[in-house]
Order: sequence, then C-alpha cells, then structure tokens
Amino acid sequence: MNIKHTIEQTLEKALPAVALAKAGGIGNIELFESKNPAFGDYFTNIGFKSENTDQITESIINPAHKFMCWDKMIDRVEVKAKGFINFFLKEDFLKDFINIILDERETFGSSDVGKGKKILLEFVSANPTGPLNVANGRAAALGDSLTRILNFAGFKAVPEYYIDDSGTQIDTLEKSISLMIKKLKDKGSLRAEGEAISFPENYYKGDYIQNIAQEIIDKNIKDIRTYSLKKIIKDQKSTLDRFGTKFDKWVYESNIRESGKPDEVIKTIKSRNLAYEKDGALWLKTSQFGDEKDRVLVKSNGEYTYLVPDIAYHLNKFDRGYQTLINLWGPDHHGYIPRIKAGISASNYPAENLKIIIVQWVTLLKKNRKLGMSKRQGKFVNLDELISEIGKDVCRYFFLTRKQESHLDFDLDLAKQTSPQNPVYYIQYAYARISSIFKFAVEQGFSLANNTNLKLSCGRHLPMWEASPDADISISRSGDLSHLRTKEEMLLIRKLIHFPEIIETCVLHLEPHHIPFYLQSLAALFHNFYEKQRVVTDDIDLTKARLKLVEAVKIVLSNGLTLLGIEAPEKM
RNA sequence: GCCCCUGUAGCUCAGUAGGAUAGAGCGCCGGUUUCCUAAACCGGUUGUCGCGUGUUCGAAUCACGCCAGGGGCGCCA
Repeated sequence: MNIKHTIEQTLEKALPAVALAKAGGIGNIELFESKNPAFGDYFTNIGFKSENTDQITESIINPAHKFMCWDKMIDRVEVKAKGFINFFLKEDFLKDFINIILDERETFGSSDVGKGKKILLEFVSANPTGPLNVANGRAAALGDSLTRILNFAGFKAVPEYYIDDSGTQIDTLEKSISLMIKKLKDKGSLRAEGEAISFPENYYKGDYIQNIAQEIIDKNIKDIRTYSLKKIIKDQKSTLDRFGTKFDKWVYESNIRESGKPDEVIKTIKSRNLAYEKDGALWLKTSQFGDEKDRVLVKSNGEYTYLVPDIAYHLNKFDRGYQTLINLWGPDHHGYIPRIKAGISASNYPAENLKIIIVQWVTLLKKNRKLGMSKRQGKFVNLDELISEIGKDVCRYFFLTRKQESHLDFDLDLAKQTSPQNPVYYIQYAYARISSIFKFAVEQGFSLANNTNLKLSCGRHLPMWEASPDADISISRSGDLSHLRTKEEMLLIRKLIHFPEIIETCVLHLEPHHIPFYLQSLAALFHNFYEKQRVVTDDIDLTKARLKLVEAVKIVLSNGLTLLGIEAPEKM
C-alpha cells in the first residue's frame, strides 16, 4: 500500500471541480515527505502553483470533503506557512500499518504500475577478450538490481547479455594467444621469461592470455580461436554467477549474423532510400535522424561494420515482443547512441522505445594513483579479484549506492581497510539482530504460526506470529499495536511506511541507489530503538506488539536487500 | 574545436523532476556492555553546495557564461 498515492488520489477526488478548473493547469496534486515533523508526515506545495492559493487551500482543508479512508488516515491538515499544506497521519493508522506490512510480506513495496509490460535489459555485454573488470561489475550490479526492481513494480523485465564474438577484436585475441603460444614454446614454456616478450601495441596482454596459451599447449588444442572464446566466456559467466547476477539469455553476435537478419536490415534501409554509396562503401543517412554525420554500414571491402548486426540485434529484441529496451552502456559508447537509434528508425522500428543508460567509469585508486582500465595492457582489476578481496555484498553495495552517472572513485586499499565498517554490514546486522530477537522470544515461550521452527537457514519468508497453545503469551494476529507509543517506535513506523514510495522513485528514474540509503536509515532507527527498548520483556502485551513491529522491519529490510541482490543473514 | 558526464563536510557520496533550518557513511575527539548480537548506541567536530550572472514567492536543484576533472568524436568494436 502506498500512502502517498492514496492521499493524492483522495485529494483529487475531494477537490471540487470548480476549484480545480479555476486553478487552471496546476496539474496533479503532488505530495512530498516532510523532513520536519512540525510539518506533518506529508506536505503539498500546490498552493504555490495556483493563483488562488487561498481557495485551493480552503478546499483541501475543508472538513466537508473528508470521506473514504480519510477519517481513518488523516489526523489533521495544517497550514503553517502560506502555500504549504501539511498532512498529519493518525497514530492509530500508523500503528495499524504494521498489519498491512505483515499481510503483504514479501510483496510489500511491490506494485502493478508496470502492468506486465515486457522490458528487455541488456547490460555488461563485455567483449569476450578478457576477464570482466570493475566497470563491468558496476553495470552488472545496476542492471541486475534494476531488473529486480522493475519486476517488483509489475513489469516483465528480462536481463540479457550480448556476446560480440566476431569482428576484429576477436582476430586480435586469436593473434595474441597464438603469439603467446609461440613464445611459450620457444622459451620452453617458462612463464617468467614469457613475460619479457614484447607484444605489438594493440595485442591483448595480461596473465589470462598466458594461462589460456598454456592450456592450449598442454591440451594440444587445434582450434585456438574457439577454445579461447569458450574459455573466456565461461570465466565471465562464472564471475557473474559469483556476483549473484543472472541472465536469462546470452545472445551471440555470430548467431545474429547467421540468422540473415543483417542482410534484411541492409535491404530494408536501401528500399527506404536511406542509404547511399560513396567511396565504395554503403552509408546510412544517420544525419537525417540527428546524428552529426552519416555512418558506414558496409565497408568498401564488402564487410559489415558492427553497426549492422547491432541494428539487427535490436530489431530482433523488438521482434521478440519487448516493448521497451533498456541498455546499460559505458561512457565510451555515448557517441554511438544517435547511430544505433538512427539505424532502428531507418528500419522502421520505434527507436524512442530504446532507452540507453550511460554508466560512468569506475576509477581505481591504488596508493593514491589512478589505475588505467585498459584491457589490452592487462592493467585492470578483475571483478573476480575484487569479489575475493571485499566480498560480493560489500562490492554490490558499493556500486549500488552511487547514481549511475556519477564517476566513481574506487580506492581499493580503503575498500579493503574499511570493509568491516561498510554500511552494508550495518543493515545486515539489523536483520540478524531481529532474527536473534525472534529466537530469544521463542525460547521465552512465544510461538510462531505455520512453522515448527524459525527456518534460520532460509528465513527470508518469515512466519507470522500467532496464537500458541499457551494462550497467555501468544501473539494473536490482531495483536494490540496500541501498546506502541514511544518515540523510537513511532519513528520506525514512520520510516516503514515510505518503503513503497522509495521503490516508486527507483522505478521512475531507473535508479536503484535510493534503496540502500533508505535501508541504512531504517537500520539506524532500528538500532536506536533496540538500544533503548527491549522487545522481549515480562510485559506480554507490549512484547507481542513489539515483535510485530520488528517483524515488519525485518520484512522491509529483506525486501530491500533482495532488490539489491544482497544477502540477509540470520546470524552474523 | 564539438558532444556527454561530474564538481556538495578532511575522504567517498545522497539530496525524491525548484520547496520550509543543507544530509549520510567513513575519519577525528569523548562516553556507554549484570539484560533480546558492542559489526551497536550516545554526545561532539566539519560546508563561500566549483565561480559569476539571470529566471521567481523560493535555487545545491532551472538557463546562460566561465573554471576544473573524466570520457567520446574511425570504412575499430
């Protein structure tokens, strides 16, 4: 349940049509979360947007318009400064909201705004020429989390990975490995000496080249190209697996080429008169679609540029029934956006339904010096290494607390050094503490419904507290939440109600980073509450009420962490 | 030269499509464990929101111009 929307909708119905008409173009009534308790739980600034502030204000606070759930939810409406209208929620309603969370459980925060719309997210899609690096990790964390969030919001979002397994970079890979094999053989396969060999500037270097070369020698492999590709792709997959990132589908560029779709693309574009020959090459009139200049589709040697199969791939996505396509790209590809969109438009497909999110680089700092990200020079930090150094959860959290367009400085030394201080543990610790409270409560004779035990190992789906055979200390479903009245309890509840709104913000802007910040402040309020008030005490009624409260907290923590792909441990 | 992104506390970053007194974590200083996990809590510390104009009831947020950093401007992918 989204309280903000409920109030907004109620207001819009309550506001007399006359007032709305006179206000003229004030648009929807928009509620904001109040930062200051003196200004209530929510406020609206609609008074500022209209010329007749007083009338609008009057019509909103007019008691005559209270109806629907209004009486149950709203305690009072105040105007402290002209233009701002503050809404105060009823304490009883806030307390009762805990029951809503307990009812909705793992669906609390979800919605159906997506209406089942099919979205394809394509991300990482690293060239299969080496291990995944830290920037790939950032894209993986973001894409994965976005997929989860969109599905939570009622979309049908599917993650996909495009493997560029043809083209010159693969030729270069093959050459690099072949050369390494030669050198290793020449040097009697001594690795240390192999390193001294100088490779051409544009060749791939790094330990993995040497390792693959060595394997090929050892296993006496004939098809160097295929073996190397398979090996690298397999390693990339296993890294992503360790990182908790799942892809529904892996699409190979070679398959797209073989499908004949690229030829169709050329045919269509030609037939629509959007291409022309110049200098022996075929050019697409991308400038007609807003690009700065035209681009080559077919090189003078008859080969396609990589634009052609890429256009074909995107048309293929549409053909598979996806209405919206989301791609996560690195900043080095931003100049490519007009090109691919032009290609899609030229093929008579809806380019406006392709949304490209540019995920900025991760700059690695080591000993205060910036490390390059160059794959060719082998001077990058592997995602795999990073996961080993600081752990999957810290790593994901680190990436997911930043907006995608912010340049990210990653100080590896600092990350290692401060990882025990990482806020992700703070959040997980809150979750573990609640689990611990439950365990203690059971030891004290409180019981749980539908379960013989707490399911400590897989406790994502918490049992509901309910009546036990011993009626005196059981927690009934209708447990009396009116016993919650301390400042700390109310602050917790007021934080809990905003979770659905946070999710909505994430969906609207395609930005997961609001979730970690929210969870952090929720955890802070919980820890604060925990230090000041005991949950399990001799006061049975109060204990029952507080168990429900912390269970609601646990549900929200769990739902939030799940959307981030971060574990919620029962014990730490 | 042109295009994209960024510039907020000592450091790393939030700031919900302009809202009421700028936030968090880390760091630093000082406190808190007979009781559900001290990976915690409490108190203290830090800002010309890069700079300048403008827009309006109101600007960290919008517009324009500078400055600084990152990335991109191939018949590479």
